Amino acid sequence: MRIALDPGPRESPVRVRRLADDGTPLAGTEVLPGLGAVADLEREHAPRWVFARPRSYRRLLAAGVRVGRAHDVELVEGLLVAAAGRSGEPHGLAAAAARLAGRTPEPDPPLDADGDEASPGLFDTGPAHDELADLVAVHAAQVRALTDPRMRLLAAAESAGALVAEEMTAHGLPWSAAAHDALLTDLLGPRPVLGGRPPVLATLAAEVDAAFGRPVNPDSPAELLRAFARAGHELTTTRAWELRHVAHPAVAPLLAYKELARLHAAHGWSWLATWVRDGRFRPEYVVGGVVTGRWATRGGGALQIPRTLRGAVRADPGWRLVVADAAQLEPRVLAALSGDHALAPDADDLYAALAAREFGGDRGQAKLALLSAMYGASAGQAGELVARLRRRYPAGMGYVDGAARDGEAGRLVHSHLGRTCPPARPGDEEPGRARARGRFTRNFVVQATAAEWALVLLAELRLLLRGGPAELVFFQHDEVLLHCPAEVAPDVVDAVATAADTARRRLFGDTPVRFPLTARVVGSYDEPA
DNA sequence: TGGCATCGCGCC
DNA sequence: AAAGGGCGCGATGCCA
Repeated sequence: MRIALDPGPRESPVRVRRLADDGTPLAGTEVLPGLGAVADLEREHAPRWVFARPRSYRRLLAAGVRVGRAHDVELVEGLLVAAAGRSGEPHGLAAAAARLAGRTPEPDPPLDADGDEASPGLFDTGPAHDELADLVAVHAAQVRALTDPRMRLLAAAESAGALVAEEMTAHGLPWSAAAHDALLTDLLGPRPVLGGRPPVLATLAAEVDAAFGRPVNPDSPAELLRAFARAGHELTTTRAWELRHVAHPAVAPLLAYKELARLHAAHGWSWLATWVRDGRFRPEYVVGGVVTGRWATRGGGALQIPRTLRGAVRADPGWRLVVADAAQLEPRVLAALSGDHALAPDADDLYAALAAREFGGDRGQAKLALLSAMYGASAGQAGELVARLRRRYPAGMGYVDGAARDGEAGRLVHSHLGRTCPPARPGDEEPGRARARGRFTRNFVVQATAAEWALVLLAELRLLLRGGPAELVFFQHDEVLLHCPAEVAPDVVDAVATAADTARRRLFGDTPVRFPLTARVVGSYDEPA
């Protein structure tokens, strides 16, 4: 059974409608006496809940109500719109309902800071819109459209992702403000009382000034270029990798400044004050926020936490973190996708195994070669390495080369489960733009399939851990963090391995390609195994 | 003052 | 001239 649920605005009654699996209503609208009734329905029927959008689950979670399965109409509409070659067009519930009724969809309403639709009904003079009716109708149309089993799996995984994301935000990532502050103080000096530069940054900036013999704002690329030009160094950018090769006394303090200034600006004390409350960092995840199906986040830069700050991620007393990450996920995905199984030898370190075979044991070369093949590098050393791979692994390389050709020709490409890339835009046939689109579609097929492997893994893991004390607390493309009482950590490690294998099987059936997930049980994120 | 593009760099 | 994919975010610099 399925149950469509409209949580409505805060404090309003929750309305539901029971549906058959094909979306046909089984009964009329029910107004539930409270959220406890949702929990009763979950216990009694374990339905697939039909939500309008990821945000719908938040009110249930706030009341302590968890559900097992969902169908997220907005996320599924995004998949279907993209599959129709209309990626990026409106795919909210209102837009989907309009499309279904043969009307032109309006742009999706902007969301306010809480993720609610901003000013709902502000311009609506008629009676309150019946969102539940739209939900039921659009869901039924989506079920009819989801004829392909892979797309059905993708729709379920994407929807499960929305549940995971809300639960992660509700739990939060355990974060020690004291450890974070200590790290900052260690690297930057004491926190400046009135804002401004911390002592270490002020010192480095002064050294840069002294080296140039005049004040230069180290945060201004334009000023730096002028200052270096005056000193006889004509640079085109002030990127760290370029500065490193410049022989000038300002370079050393400037590089040190850049690194620490970034830490201060992006993840310094003001970040700490804004994003960490009660020992938890609560980023807002945006499921499907990236065209490839990767998640994005809104605020807090959760997917860019610098490695230097990982020591601030600490389990509660008596609890542990289980850190699980997939080793070399994308090349393995390419091997499974293309059927070129020689690309993924049965080894924990794929790069090392390939290096031994093809690159005289040079692991760095093997890694660069594979990444370059998936990103579309063609120049210099990377190009030569890719050429070597192309001769030895024609099927695997042919797969990404084919995706690149499709993209260059303006065609659509798809992930393994059927996520579709955005269409070419006017002007993409111009040679430079066409090659850029080729690099994008080349990477899309791999990155998007890797993202759905990770999504299925998350969904499986969530179901395996359901009802237990372990919580999923962080997810970053190919890495998952769980927070659990120390005594259940071994069970969580087992669940992670099981979920990874299930994800492999559900995507690729009996492929011999392995997707090893290394899990370590630690007190803090920066601890080695 | 606020919007916007660009740069640069953090993560994968 | 050649050019490696996807993001979020903050600072700068320009504009209205």
